[in-house]
Amino acid sequence: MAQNLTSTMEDYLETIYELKKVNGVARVGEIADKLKVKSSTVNSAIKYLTEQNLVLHEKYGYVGLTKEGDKLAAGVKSKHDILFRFLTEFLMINPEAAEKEACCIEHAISEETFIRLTKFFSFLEKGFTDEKPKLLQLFEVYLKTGKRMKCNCER
Amino acid sequence: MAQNLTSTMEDYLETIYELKKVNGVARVGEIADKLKVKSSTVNSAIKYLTEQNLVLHEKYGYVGLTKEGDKLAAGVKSKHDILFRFLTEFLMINPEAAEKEACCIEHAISEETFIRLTKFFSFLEKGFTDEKPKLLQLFEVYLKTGKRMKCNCER
DNA sequence: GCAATATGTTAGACTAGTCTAAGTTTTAGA
DNA sequence: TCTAAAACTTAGACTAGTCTAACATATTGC
Repeated sequence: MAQNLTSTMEDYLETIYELKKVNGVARVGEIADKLKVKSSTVNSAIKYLTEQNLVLHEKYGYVGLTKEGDKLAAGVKSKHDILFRFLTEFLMINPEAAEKEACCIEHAISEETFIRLTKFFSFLEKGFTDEKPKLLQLFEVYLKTGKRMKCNCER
Repeated sequence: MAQNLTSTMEDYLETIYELKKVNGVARVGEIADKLKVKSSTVNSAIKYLTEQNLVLHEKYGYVGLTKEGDKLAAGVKSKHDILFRFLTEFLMINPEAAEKEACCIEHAISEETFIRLTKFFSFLEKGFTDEKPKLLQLFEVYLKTGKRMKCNCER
């Protein structure tokens, strides 16, 4: 049952997932507000996702996720989060811009890239002794001044 | 005249740009083959892009880019290239997968992120003394063995 | 407890991007 | 040189995702 969702549908799942995490429940109007679309649009998405057994919805009631839907949503969210970290911590993009950009890129990266990016962070974090990895400190200087500080790496 | 193109339209511009670079000219059928759509689909895209003054096209003839179209296409191509490098050189994703993925992500990254990524590469390349940056060598070991080699960085 | 308001649903229209099928123009080889 | 094949174009249909407008249900405060 390998779902092949459009990025639009992934966005709906992710939004429901987030609202449930933050508010405990998700409702049509909230989903619409978050995604900046009309409720009627949310309705047709919910209709489709319900048919795909990813979403649960009783008329005029709360919107939920099936086990499968929750799993998919969590996957998209993980991609979002690692991309946000990469953009802010690594490339030092400002958080508001990074947030928007992560929303777009999250649908475009593969499982493989997600895993590598995650591994890169764990590599960086624990492979360096400083609070903030030295590499990032040096890159920050380079971004600001254009000057590359010497870096000697030894095993 | 800040163009606000869909990623689909960016793909058409980029494809024309590439075909011109490789073959000297671009034709409807070649664009269709590259993008895996039918010629009739290419036709309607060309119609739109011509109206936007981004593409030049004489019936039954070659397809070209205006100055503006060329500039936009080159921008998309640059994003593609830096993403491909990041995916292959940095995350060590295999070239075929990286190529496909770069095609998707290229439409989602901002100018700012493109610039930062470019700067990160120039920082990496010249800030380290080895043929291949030591950082990448260490990350490669980490990916294969899960072991982090010691790295002492000094200014 | 019911009227006013907020929330949700349905129907139907529109756009972008795709296709198929039919028609037109160009090219190339006998 | 003219005809068959290849390349291109046009017309029209379809889908996903959006909207507006009208209708239905829930909630809330008097």
